[in-house]
Amino acid sequence: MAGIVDVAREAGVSTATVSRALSGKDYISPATKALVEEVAERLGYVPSASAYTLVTGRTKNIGVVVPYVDRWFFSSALETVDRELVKAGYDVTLYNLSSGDDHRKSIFTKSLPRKRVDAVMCISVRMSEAEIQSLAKVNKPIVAIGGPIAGAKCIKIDDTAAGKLATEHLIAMGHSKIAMIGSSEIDEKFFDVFNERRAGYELALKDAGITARDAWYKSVSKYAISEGYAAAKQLLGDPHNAPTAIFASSDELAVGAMLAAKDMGLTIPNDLSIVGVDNHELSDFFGITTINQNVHGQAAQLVKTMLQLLDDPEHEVADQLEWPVELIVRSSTARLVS
Amino acid sequence: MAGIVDVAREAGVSTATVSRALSGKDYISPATKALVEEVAERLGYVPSASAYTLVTGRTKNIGVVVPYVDRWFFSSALETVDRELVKAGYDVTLYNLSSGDDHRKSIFTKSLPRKRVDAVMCISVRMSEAEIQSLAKVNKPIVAIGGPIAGAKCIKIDDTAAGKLATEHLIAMGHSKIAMIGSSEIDEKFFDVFNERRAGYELALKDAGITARDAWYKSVSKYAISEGYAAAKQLLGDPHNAPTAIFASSDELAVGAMLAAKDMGLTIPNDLSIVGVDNHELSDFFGITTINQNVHGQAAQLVKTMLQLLDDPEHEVADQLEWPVELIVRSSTARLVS
DNA sequence: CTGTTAGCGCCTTCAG
DNA sequence: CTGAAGGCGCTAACAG
Repeated sequence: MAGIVDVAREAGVSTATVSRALSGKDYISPATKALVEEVAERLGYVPSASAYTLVTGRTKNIGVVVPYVDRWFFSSALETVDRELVKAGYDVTLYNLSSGDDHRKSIFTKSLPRKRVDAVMCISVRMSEAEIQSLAKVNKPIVAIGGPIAGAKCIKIDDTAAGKLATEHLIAMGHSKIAMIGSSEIDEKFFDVFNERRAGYELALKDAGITARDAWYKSVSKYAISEGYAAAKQLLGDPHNAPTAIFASSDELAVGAMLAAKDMGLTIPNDLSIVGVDNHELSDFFGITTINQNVHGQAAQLVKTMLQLLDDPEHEVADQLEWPVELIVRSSTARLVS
Repeated sequence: MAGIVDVAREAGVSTATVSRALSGKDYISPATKALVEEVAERLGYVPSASAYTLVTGRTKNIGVVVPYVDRWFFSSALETVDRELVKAGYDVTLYNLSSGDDHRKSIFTKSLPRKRVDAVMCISVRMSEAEIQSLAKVNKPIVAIGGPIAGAKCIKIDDTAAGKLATEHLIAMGHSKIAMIGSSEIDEKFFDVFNERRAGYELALKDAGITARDAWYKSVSKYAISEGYAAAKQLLGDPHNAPTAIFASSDELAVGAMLAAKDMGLTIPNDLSIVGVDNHELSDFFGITTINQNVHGQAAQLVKTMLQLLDDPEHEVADQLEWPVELIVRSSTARLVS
């Protein structure tokens, strides 16, 4: 591999000139610039990232931390984050926490502080105090989606408001027997949005003067169609407490609930209304009314914020930006006919 | 951030000793080793990746190229690849090709050759001659899943065999009117496995003396439930050519087909048998008979191969490893009753 | 506008 | 077993 000295020699100039010609900054005569570029091209010269980093302190690389990559929320966010970062000239190195706790630790204490990244993005990662400390010591900008982290700029939706909005929609449609399916998964990896959504659900019921019943609440172990299916069957089969509407805390659960209802001979939305959260592509296909949280929008905003911080570390950015949610009404909800 | 000199000074030794103590190699007295380790720990010393790379030439980082990250196959593979690589002490930097062609070009000509990675893994990425050339110039090991790349070690399933096996299963169950849904998506980003699967399908029909009909073949634009649904409706509604069985070239398509059949009043598997490919988690839930391609197994093997190559570049590895597929029979296929 | 000169932080011979 | 010295490839002053 040709180095900068090879280019310099071949072009008959100094390495400093080569550096200037190729970086674009600093004054340089158009002629030599063109010459250097031609030679560099011909020799297939590519600057060494490590040498560049060593001297400038900048890596042009962003560390992105995710709890998993093969789950909808995270892969969706990652897709956008990566795309936007690449456009801005950054590489992204991925730190996936699903490898286990010991590796998790080394990610925070070794990998991230290794001066391999200019900033760190956390996609809905719940971190311990110690981990936040480790990160802070790196002294690099930190931005996050999904939950507040001390010392980081964060973007998140108001999950309480989301749960409330979904439930209010159901109430406005005349429903009063409204169940909720949520995941109380004990997962230390990521922020559990569930409790907030449930709080919103209960708030809406309370505002409407409806007394929540324990039997209306089903907890599942993960956000999967199969789980929503099983939970809905339980809910709908209950002879005393069967609901006329279900609020599922994710669209995947909602799809499962819809399938369960159909298998039980119920028609949607006549016999049962369902609303989910996410605006997952599946909810469009299945016609599920949902709360759109626009992951791609959040992710794009996250990158934007990070770029601002990188550009000007003193830039004023709110510690927490609340991303708006909206209700998307489709064919899974309808007025209750009694 | 403490550097190696800080540790050396604090421990009262030379930087060379610190380096030796921490790297573990070379002779060093247990006492000084312990001392250095204690000091390093106390000072929160973390070696700079770029300095390390600059002098050793090694990065402890692997470049992983994917066409998309938010699609099942790729996110599944990425999850395993990352997990295994982290276990082996490597970071992963992600090169997502979905950012557009100009960025794609710079990934191959700039990012990858920048000496930021020790090796490159391509997850089902179709590359042009020029791109392969760029990569080859990096002179680093290249391993791939999904399709042959000159100069790279590759793992792939035999897609023709997969299509044949699926179809043969249907034939063995007594079916002769067998349709196929596949994606002929023109996507330059990744290897199109579809044509091979179709070839296998046709081969099986031919072997059984069945003449394929054009009307049995439906092409869709992408691997999505919605597409499988639409295609199956067309197939099943055809008054002259309605099949009794469908081979879908992915499980997502198969799920769509199943849903379409149900909506049309058909019961699975009595009125229609369906087989997919992937062993996607959905196929388990929906009880779809499928061809398991074991993405996680392929990905793990890929990492293993790469590690061998990194360990010993002369290591003998076949240019192409054929990953076995197996038929998983579930409840979406049954003997044809006539 | 361009060349010279120092390092960036670390590993690695080579001496001791 | 340990220290001194050189250099990995590049950029950023500082001179010219």
